[in-house]
Amino acid sequence: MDATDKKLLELLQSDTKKTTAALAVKLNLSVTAVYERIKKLEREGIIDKYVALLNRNKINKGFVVFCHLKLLQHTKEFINQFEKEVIKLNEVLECFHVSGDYDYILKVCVKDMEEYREFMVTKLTTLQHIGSTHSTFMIGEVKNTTAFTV
Amino acid sequence: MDATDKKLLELLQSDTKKTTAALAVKLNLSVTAVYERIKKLEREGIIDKYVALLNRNKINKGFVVFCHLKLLQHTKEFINQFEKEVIKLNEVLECFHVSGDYDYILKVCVKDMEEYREFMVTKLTTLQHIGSTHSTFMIGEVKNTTAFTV
DNA sequence: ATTTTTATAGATTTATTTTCTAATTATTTT
DNA sequence: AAAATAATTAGAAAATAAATCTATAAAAAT
Repeated sequence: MDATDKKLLELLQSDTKKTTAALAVKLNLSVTAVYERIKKLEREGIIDKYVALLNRNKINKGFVVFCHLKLLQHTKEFINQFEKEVIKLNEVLECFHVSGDYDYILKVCVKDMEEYREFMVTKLTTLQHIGSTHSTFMIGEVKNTTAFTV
Repeated sequence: MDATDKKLLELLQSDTKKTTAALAVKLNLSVTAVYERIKKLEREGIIDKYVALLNRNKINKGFVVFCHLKLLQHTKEFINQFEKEVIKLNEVLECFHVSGDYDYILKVCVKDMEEYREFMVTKLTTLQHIGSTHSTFMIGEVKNTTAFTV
């Protein structure tokens, strides 16, 4: 992974619709060289996937909540059961097992508070083994990128 | 936005390298119909961008921290200054202004604890107007997707 | 009912990706 | 250091896909 690969990854992380020819110009390489580098990064698993990112606000998912929660117990069974269930919830885009006062941080995206309430009551709190929850509401987005500086 | 559009968005959110012809088969439509639907979703801003997602662990960014922090004051000047600065930090992939005990939640991605310490000491805590911080460490990834269920 | 707009299909053109061959550069082995 | 091997690069050709065009069908507005 040299400087050219890093630059290439930067470009691909910001826009995958650029043609290989356009990338080649920016990287001062031939089309084939760029093509082979991309294929290598894909083979190595450094590039995981190519996806479309949607505008949250245009699809009624502009209400973002960080939901912190504790399990009742930390047995392997409780953890496995909870994690298996939480994955299925469409409103939960991210769920991380974390250190600290709470066991998990969830990023929940819904339309509004009304829908969040509905989610809490009919989905989240019906999961087994949940102790307490604490909701932190997003009031503004300062930075939100999927692009690492490699 | 009908059921076909929703299905189309699902497909594009999971993989943008599928050809229009392949999408057309899955959606029972002609290539042109799919093509025009995609262009419309782009025009409307529902599709924001097309990006490559990298594997954190393969690029030394596997150490993820949720950093909660408070400002000393909540004047417009302090907020603007802080937000302007935090955006520039490469280790910070996300920064949300939030309700609750803390003002901001940052998602920080680095190589290891050593590098996180370095980030805290030389970057984060040198920002103006920062009161207190609280770090929550990711110990496991249960779910992490960019794809909304439309 | 008629016009207008919108969505779709198939065919054609244009552009891009992928493959192939050869040459160059870098790395390893002797 | 020289030779051998492997990896990277370039340009051309082939294969594939995207974009455009024309025509038709469906839906919405007048």
